[in-house]
Amino acid sequence: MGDVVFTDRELDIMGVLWEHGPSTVADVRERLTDALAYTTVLTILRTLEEKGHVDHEEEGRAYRYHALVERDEAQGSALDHLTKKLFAGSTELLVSHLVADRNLSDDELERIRRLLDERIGGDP
Amino acid sequence: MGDVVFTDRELDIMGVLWEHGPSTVADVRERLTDALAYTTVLTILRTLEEKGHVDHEEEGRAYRYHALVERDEAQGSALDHLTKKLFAGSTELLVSHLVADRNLSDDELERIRRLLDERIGGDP
DNA sequence: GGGCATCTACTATAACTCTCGTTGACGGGG
DNA sequence: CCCCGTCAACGAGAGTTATAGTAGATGCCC
Repeated sequence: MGDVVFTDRELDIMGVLWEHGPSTVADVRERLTDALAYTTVLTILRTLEEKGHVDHEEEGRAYRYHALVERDEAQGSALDHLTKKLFAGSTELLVSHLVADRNLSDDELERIRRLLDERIGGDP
Repeated sequence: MGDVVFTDRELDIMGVLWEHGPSTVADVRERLTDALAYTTVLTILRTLEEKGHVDHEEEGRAYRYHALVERDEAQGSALDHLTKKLFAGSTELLVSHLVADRNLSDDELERIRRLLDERIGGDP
């Protein structure tokens, strides 16, 4: 549990798969904000596949890749890692940093507080 | 602003400097949980120095290294990066994930809510 | 003062990341 | 039927990370 690790580039590509669903190499390439060569995208997808994070099916001559790891899992894993490495394992410290040092809008703060309220009231 | 990037190993070592203050190589090495060779620790410290994240003064025959980057800055930078790469730039989504998917104790949730209350009441 | 311990500097190497070119297959258009 | 565009496979090279050995300086103990 908890070590689904992606490099930055891999995250760019996983991002496309998460957002747009199963995609061919060309699909992914078009969606990326950075202009990468076709073969670069393909290579990264193959690496991801080797690591077991995506899979593919053939579709005509092309491959259609899909994520095997949910975005949610990646988020949790990354937060875990960050919390351990930089916040002494304390989620509270992390959130504290967020609300203190970041200029969140009042709206955002309000919405976050509402989330908390629901959670606290929710399941005792 | 916002790209103070550390590798995992570098973070281990910065962690020691942040927690215990200026330290010699041997100091750092002793504090690390993973057993690394003396020269390994030294090499990483030199890398960090090259990147401008630490500095040193001579102390007798040894060097005493100290952080040039505050933990706070590293935290902010890492959170920035994570938010952009995995949470569509939304701090709210990040916090939402934290309070939803993580089993925080009621106490923790309460304390976090109190933080929010202070913040919201604080500077309109 | 000779040797041991400790310290930094230098070098090395394996693994991984990132990027892309080349190659060979293959199918569709003219 | 032949060429062109598209596709995956393979290879490769530059850069980074992680780890550590060796070498050479230096100070301390006896």
